[in-house]
Amino acid sequence: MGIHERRNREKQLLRQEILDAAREMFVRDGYEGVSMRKIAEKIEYSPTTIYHYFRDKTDLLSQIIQESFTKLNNQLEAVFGDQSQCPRECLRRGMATYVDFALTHPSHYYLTFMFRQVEDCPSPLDDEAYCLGMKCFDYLRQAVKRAMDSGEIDRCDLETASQALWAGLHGVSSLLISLEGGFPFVERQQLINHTLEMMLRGAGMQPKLAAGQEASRAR
Amino acid sequence: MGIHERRNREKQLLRQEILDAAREMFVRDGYEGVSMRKIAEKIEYSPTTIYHYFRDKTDLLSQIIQESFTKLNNQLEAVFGDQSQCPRECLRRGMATYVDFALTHPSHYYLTFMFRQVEDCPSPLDDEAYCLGMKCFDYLRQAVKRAMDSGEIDRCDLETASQALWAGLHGVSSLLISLEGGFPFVERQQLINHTLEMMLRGAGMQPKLAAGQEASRAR
DNA sequence: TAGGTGATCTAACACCGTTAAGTTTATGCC
DNA sequence: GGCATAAACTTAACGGTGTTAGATCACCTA
Repeated sequence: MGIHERRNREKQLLRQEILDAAREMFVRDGYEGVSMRKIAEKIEYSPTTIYHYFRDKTDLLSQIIQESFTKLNNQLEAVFGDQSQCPRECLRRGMATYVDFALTHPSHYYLTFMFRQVEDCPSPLDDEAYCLGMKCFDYLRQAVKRAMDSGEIDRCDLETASQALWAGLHGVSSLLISLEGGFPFVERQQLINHTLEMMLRGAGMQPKLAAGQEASRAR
Repeated sequence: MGIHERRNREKQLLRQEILDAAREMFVRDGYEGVSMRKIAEKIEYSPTTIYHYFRDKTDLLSQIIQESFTKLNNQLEAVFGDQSQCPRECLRRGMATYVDFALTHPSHYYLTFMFRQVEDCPSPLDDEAYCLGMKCFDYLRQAVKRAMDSGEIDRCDLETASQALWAGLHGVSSLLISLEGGFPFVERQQLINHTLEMMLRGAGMQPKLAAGQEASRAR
């Protein structure tokens, strides 16, 4: 009875082929710049076939977003998971990794984080993608918590502090992605480094100073 | 010879009517959600007529972006221009005004700052819009400069510092706009305040402390 | 080999941005 | 007033879009 299995395998293979084509095209031409017909042409099937594997175009996008989250997740896990560094350095590296991911995969980042969901609620994020996104954020939250616990960062509301840091990361990433070439930015890495350093200092972290040295600072 | 003038006036009126309809619809339904045919239906003209007043759909968008920049410009001018406050407070208020503008007109902000220009370079910003945008940024830059000059902020590269602050402002604004409802953010104003305060502190500004008190801090 | 089943395709629907060509409308001139 | 002219506006079309109902084809089961 291996026939069904082979059929399933083949079906899965075509599904993957569609996904691969769609990913490449979305990344190159943007969501609106890609049509179902063009995807179909690329994989040499009729457009209708795609609809037997994916609900609609947004479903296709949703799967790709999910892949992006998975990739980001893996990178963050590797960096935030390595706690051989002090909490500040760990946090800094994780933040840098986030921005680097965004700028290395600008189209993926755009589709995942900068694509507006208008109207009622046709969010392209299904439950699974949402969970993956939360997992990514949790890496950041845990790193902030460790830094707080070690006294390397001002103790305040963990959630607010983490979200504020994320906002900064997203800001520098998305600005560079959406306005690249349209605004005279300073050298990219300099802007990123400055932004990260500014935020870390603002959160209460002084680089290369003993923790106690600044203990008496205002809130 | 008042006939030509009346004609021009009437033509200008229709142009404005198109612009008003387009603005309202873009803001409500997003750029891709609005068609030239729907705009035409709303103003009770044929779709072709619009093309006698605007080059194409992106031209329509470009005009609306320009309007947004003008509005933002006016608000920033009012706040950054009022130098009765200390430079730190002035900067803080200006930054808060930026975020407030973004969240009060989220669709305008989206169209202006978060709309990706894919492919070669079909940027919807013409020269005029670009100048207005630069003028907005210059308000921030000047405020940062005053804070540096007064010693209320660490002296470092002005351009980098200003762009890093902008990145943060854009980050918290765009995150709240694009993921509103899709992520469990803490209370909005708290997140904004925390982000601004974090950045200002990170830039070297200590609230309610004399300037000299922190002069020996590491860069 | 006949029948059934699932995968795939054809053709269509109702949209889209845009434009060439035609029509209407208002003007200026005799 | 009558008419040429120019501007304003519309019709109709082109080639594209996402999506779907129904026909067709290939293969497996009996």
